[in-house]
Amino acid sequence: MTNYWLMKSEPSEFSIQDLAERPGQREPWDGVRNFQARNMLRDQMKLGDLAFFYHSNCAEPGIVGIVEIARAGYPDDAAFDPEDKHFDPKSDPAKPRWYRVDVKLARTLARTVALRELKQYPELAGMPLVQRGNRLSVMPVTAEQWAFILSLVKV
DNA sequence: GCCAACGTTGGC
DNA sequence: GCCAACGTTGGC
Repeated sequence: MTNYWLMKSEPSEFSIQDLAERPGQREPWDGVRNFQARNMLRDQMKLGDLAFFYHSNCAEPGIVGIVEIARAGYPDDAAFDPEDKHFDPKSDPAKPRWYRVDVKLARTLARTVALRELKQYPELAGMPLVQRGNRLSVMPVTAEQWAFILSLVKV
């Protein structure tokens, strides 16, 4: 069965437009350096799962598209490269500390569903995303939340 | 650019 | 193991 997720990215680093420029291609979702998010990438995300692509730290933070998990979790080797900005000397290739998945674009939403809007719906109050101070960059989305958010863009 | 919230680090 | 200092996230 398909699991649903939400994944944050700063568009100045990696945006839905970047993904759309490479149609059909798998792109690594790397640089996640938070243990809770790591555990989900490594253990729970499955090939074929779907995720909302969320733009953070930008003019209009919100959900901008849907990606499909094109490869399940595997070691994030950016952590092994001292030249890489996501280098982590504590990650050992024999026992990797950080993981990533590959994604491919499923669709770009017709409009951005802004965080400001998402916060207004009681149906979404349980999402970590809308809770104060939450910084999780990868989080699960329930089937109900998923369907509800999609219904907003089809109106 | 500001700053609140949070996670991590490291001295003790 | 405690906790202060520090760095990062991310909305605004």
